[in-house]
Amino acid sequence: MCEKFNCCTEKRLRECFGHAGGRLTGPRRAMVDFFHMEKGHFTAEEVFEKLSEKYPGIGVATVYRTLSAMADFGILKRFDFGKGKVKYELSDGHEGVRHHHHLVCSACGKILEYDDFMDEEKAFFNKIKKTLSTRYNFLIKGHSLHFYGFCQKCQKEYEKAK
Amino acid sequence: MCEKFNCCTEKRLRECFGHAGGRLTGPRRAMVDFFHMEKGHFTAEEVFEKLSEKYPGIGVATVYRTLSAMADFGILKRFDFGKGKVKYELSDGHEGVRHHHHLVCSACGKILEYDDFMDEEKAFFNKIKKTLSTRYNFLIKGHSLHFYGFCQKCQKEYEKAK
DNA sequence: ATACTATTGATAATGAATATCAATAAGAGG
DNA sequence: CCTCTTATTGATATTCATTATCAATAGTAT
Repeated sequence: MCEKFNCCTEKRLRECFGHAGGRLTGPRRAMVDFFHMEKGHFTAEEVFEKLSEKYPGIGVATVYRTLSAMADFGILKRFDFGKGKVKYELSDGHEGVRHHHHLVCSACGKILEYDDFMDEEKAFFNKIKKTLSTRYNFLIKGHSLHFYGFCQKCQKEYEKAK
Repeated sequence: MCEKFNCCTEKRLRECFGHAGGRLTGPRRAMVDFFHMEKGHFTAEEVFEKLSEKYPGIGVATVYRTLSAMADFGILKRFDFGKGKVKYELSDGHEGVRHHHHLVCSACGKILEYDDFMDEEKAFFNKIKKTLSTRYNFLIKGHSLHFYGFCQKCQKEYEKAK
């Protein structure tokens, strides 16, 4: 249960789901657990399939709904790499999750994480954010950065195709 | 016609569409023209609607196909801001198009462009790219950066909702 | 334990994007 | 300029991720 990780206390979860009488149900606890156990990024479909083993009978609709709620509240981060399916992952600040960015393979869809330059990136983005906020009158809540190209496996095929 | 802009010569277009007997057709010319006249980012649906006025009878399928081809070849840039619809815009290097990034409003979907820090950003990204390429054995072809949050109009409603 | 009602899960519906295919038109060769 | 080959078009059907519907179920306040 999430209480084991002191990043998501029951209190925090009730806050997430509980605006105006929300309930901390079995499926919701299972979803939270899932993302704390399995590290990485998953599509709704993947969550549904993997979770079905541990929590048989859960419905797709519930998975989609809960993912949305968790992402809206900030427990999950939503990614869209342009492959038609949205991916979710535990957001920064959770136990064992460091701020990171992604390398996305345009051929096979594989996603690598990196956090090599996070200090520099943070400094860089913070500076930019501050200026853009005032200059464009835009309240910045976050950013999304990823590099796309070809992973090791797909590079040869790309060279051939070209 | 695109010949007017010396960024997209007929030769270049034939190269784009013409791998192995490709043809430079009316609809394709119309699509290229469209993106050179109308600056900005458009969904396939928007291109279809706006283009239908100037080029009646064009089909949705053709629009989708041509957008894909142009993006694959590099004339267009593909964006996915996670609103379920893909957007396209003329890529850098075309007449009047400077490298830029985007501010995306999570509420109304409005997109602002900025190119305030491009020199710094370029330097920063080039440095990162170089290191990541070798360290992760990843052939980097490009990057995507955008900031999301709330535009001026939507900020008040956001404050209320919170 | 009881009652109230938010949530669930099965299923239908939506909507963007893709596949199908007969009709059309680009462009090579005569 | 005309003919022929075939890539492309556009109408339409189809796919597939995500959302809406709604009766049944299960939190939780009393």
